[in-house]
Order: sequence, then C-alpha cells, then structure tokens
Amino acid sequence: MDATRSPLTNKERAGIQSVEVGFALLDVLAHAPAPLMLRDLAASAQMSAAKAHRYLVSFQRLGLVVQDTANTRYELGPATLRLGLSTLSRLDAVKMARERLPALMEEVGHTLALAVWGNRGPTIVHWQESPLAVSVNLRLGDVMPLLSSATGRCFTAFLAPVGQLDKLTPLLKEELALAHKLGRTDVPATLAAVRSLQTETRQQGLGRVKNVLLPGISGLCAPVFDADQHLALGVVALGSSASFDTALDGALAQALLRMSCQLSQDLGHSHSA
Amino acid sequence: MDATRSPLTNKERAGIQSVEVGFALLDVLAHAPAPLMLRDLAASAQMSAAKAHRYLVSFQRLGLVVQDTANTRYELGPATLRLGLSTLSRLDAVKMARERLPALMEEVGHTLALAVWGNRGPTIVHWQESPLAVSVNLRLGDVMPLLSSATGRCFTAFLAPVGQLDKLTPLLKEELALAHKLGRTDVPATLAAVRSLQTETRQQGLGRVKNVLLPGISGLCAPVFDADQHLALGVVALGSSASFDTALDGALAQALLRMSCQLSQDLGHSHSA
DNA sequence: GGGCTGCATTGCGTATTACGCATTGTTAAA
DNA sequence: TTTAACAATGCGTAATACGCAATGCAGCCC
Repeated sequence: MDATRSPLTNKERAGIQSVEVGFALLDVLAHAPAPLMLRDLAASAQMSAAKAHRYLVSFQRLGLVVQDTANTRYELGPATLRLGLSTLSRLDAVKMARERLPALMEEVGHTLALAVWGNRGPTIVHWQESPLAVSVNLRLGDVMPLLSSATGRCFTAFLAPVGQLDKLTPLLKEELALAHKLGRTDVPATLAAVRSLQTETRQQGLGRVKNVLLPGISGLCAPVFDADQHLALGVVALGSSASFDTALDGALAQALLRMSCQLSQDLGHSHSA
Repeated sequence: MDATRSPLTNKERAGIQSVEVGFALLDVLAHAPAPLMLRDLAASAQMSAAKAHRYLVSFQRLGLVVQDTANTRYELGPATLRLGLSTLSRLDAVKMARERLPALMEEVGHTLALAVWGNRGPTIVHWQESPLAVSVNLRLGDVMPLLSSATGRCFTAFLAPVGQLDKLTPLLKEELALAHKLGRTDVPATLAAVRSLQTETRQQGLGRVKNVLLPGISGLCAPVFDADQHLALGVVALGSSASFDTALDGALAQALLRMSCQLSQDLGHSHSA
C-alpha cells in the first residue's frame, strides 16, 4: 500500500506493514516533549497528515493515544502506560529491588527511590518516603536531570561503558545548553567537564549530589547491573543535607553500595568492571 | 481483509484495521502472568496462529515484543517500557482531574475541589464553584484539618496504607489537642478513636463529614491513587447539608467514586486494594 | 534410531484494505 | 465577514493482509 517502498527488495520475514508504519507515530510521541499537532506529528513520522490521521483514530480507540479535546493535539494514552507498567512489573531488577527497599530504609532512615532509563532520561518508577525525613517532593515518573541530580550522574556515568553513549549525548547537550543559559556554576559546562564528572562518578561507584538540584537536599544513587553488564536501574537515597551523610565511606553510601552490589550479583552480573 | 467482519455496519471513523487487530495481542500479553506460546496467545486474541505470527514478527522488529530464544514464547518488549515511561513522566494527576471536573459538576451540581498533600496537610489546589449551590468559602492553598473535614479524613485514611503514619502523627496530635481545648465532641478525641475513624473511612471508600467543619455544610472526598499506590490527590465535593446527599450509595458519592477510580486507573493504578 | 506429535513458520492467490488526492468541516485570527 | 490554517473524510485503485495448506523443527515414545 505504500508505493514508495520497493516491493521486492524485502527478504525479511513477513510481518504486518501497517503495524510498523503506525509505530513510527507512537515513537515520535514518546520522544516529543509536548503534545503534537497532527501536522507536525505526521511530518516527524514522515507520512502525510491524512495517513497519520487514520492511524491516530485507531490508536485513540485503543487508548494508546489521546487527543486534547481543546486544541486537538495528540499525546500518548493510558494504554501505553498499562503496557509499560506491565513490562516494568516483570523486570527482575525492579521486582527484587522493590522487595528489598523497606529493609534498606529501615537501616538508613532516608527516602529511597528506584529509577530506570527511559526515553527522556532516568525516570523514577518507585519511591518510598521515610517517616523520619523531611518530605522531598518526588513524583512517580519524574525524569531526573543528567548533570544536577545524583540519579542523573549515576546514569550518565554507568549507562554505557561502551556504545550506548549516543543515547546520552543529545540529552547531555540539551542540559549543557540549559545550564549555560541559566548561568549555573555547580554543574559541568562542557562535554570535557562531563567526561571528568563521569570518571569521578565511576571512581566513587555512585552518583552524588549535595545542594545542587535542590538547595538543602543531598542525594546518592548506586547503579545496579544486569547479566549483560547493562545498567538496569539506580537505587536512590535522598534527604536533607543537614542529616544526610554523603561521605563515600559513610554508613549510608556503604549500605547503598552493598544493596546494589548484591542486587547486581543476584541478577547474574559478574564483577568484571 | 477480515472476511468474518461485516464490512458495512461500521459507521465509525475510518481507522487502520491492522493496528486494532494487532493490539489485541499486546493486550493479551499485558494481562498474561507469564510468557505465552504462539498457540495460546493467538487463541486468547481470537485469531489464527498464522495471523498472529505475522503481527508478532512486526512487533519484534519494533521491540514491542520479544521472543524467548529458547522456548519461543512471547512477551512484551522494551519498547513498551519506553512508551509507558514516557507517558508516566507526563502524567499530571491534578491537570487530568481539573479537565474532568466540569463534567462531574454538571452531573452532581455541587461545588468541587481538588486537594493534594502538602507539608502542612491536605491543601486545596483547585476548586470550581457550582452556580446552583451556596457559596462555600474556599480558597486556593487552604489547608484542611485532618479530622474535621472530609478531605482531611480522606488523607488521614488513605495517605499511607502502611507505616507512613508517622508523617501524620504530629499533625494529628496538634489537632487532637486543639479539639480537646475547644471541647469538641464530633471529632475523635484519642489516637485510638482516630484509628477507628481511619478504618471506617477506608471501608466507606471516601472521607465524609456532615455539619462538622462548618455548620450546615457537608462534604465528601474520594481518593485518587497513582501506579505506585500513593495517594495522588483527593476529589472533594461540598454543599449545604440540606441538599447534599452524603449516603454512600447515593448518586453523589457514587459519581465521586466513579471519577476517582477512573482517574486512578488512567494514572496506572491497577485495582488491587 | 525412526516414526510421531505438537508447535512454529512460510508460500500462494484472492478479497480486503490502506493510500493519495482533493474536498469539506472547523476553529482561530484579521 | 473574510481569510487562513489545520483537521477530518469520500473515492477509486493499487498494495496488502488473510486463510489455507505445506514445510520446518523440536522433543518423545516405542
């Protein structure tokens, strides 16, 4: 049905073209920072508006896409959330970490969270507030900045010892530009400085931040790796800088690292790096 | 292409059939407790194995589905996680609730409000006055008392199903002391009585108050939960006790609960509790 | 080892469907 | 009111998804 596609060069396994065509729209929506007009959405997915519209009608019926009733813009719908949460709940790393968080919180007395890598950066998928600590404004789904948060620094350093850097670079450049515009001095200003921060973070073994993202708040984030050496998730601790021990050899950092190492091992990660 | 489907009875908007057909497979996978064999997957989605296979080939190309290399079973893939996390990061419970309030007000005819948990207790972040009802003196940013308001009772009961009570306790003690000083008899006087009120509220499914906070005014507040079981916000209705139906099985309470349940689901909350 | 069973995967031809184009509907500015 | 920009929708045709049946590919029992 797509005359522009060569009909015979495909020796691939037979699939359903419409499905693959339609996914381009979902993919564009997943990467877009805001709801999109049909025009732009179609252009980004490299198809005509009429074509895109038909797909979007079906996606709306399925709840994969919703259309803002006022301005007719499109964004991802609740069905995508259900699919994603279903996948998330099956991830061993998340499942196991969730089970172990309560005990860790008992031990360290600070608010804890779990983050996994999403399209827009490290995303909070679970959190548990400490009864003792000041309430830190954390919300499910929050995307943490790469340079100014402990979580972001952890992912920036450990996400991809090899290759995957391409996932990071565009986001990093965005953040560098933003930081520059705001005139921030407490985060790296150049790609070289980012490299340096990555190296430092790797040496430390976890991401660390003190009064950077939020004044008066400190955070640590320890990486958990799966059997393929990929960063599976980050275990985060946050709290008021007054009572939060950011020392690398402190009880808190050590407890976090113990937990993340144990998790990595239980996931099949062999200590090589 | 589907001969079994009547071709002319559809007066719906034109979409892409293949997309809707294929989604059935993803939906089955999302609800399945474990990876599925093609046979069963196809059967559950009510299609032939050959048909399902073609869709699954495409889904695999897109990363929406992965096939266990050993036993050829299918399960949801990383792309679904990306889509879901993208949606999760954009979710705004208050915004979604606000969009739905007008329709709800049309239905129930009472003043409605939204409350979220703030540092000093449940805080009104939005309200919409009914043209029909008496004007209730509500202001943005008002903090509702925990024991004498429907909103407060909702948060007191649902804020933290487990453990977190410690967040609440200091505020509760303050209120108990104040109530005692004023010699109030319509609110709990002891922590034990508070427990009892919490239990009652949980059983009711929403916070309820009749002529307590303000004489002649009644209120209901239904909880909205996020995907991680946190109380995201409360949906409040208030009005003159004369015209306000506080019955749990009344139209008003049912409408509130319907709205809060739907919101919770759209936020990814899987009804388990 | 050899046939057997249960499942996954793949050609083939046709009826169905998705595509482009052009038109109509709708909302917002001028 | 006019204009403009965008969204939504018939229409006819060419491309595609479907059912059916054949082929692969395991593990299993005799």
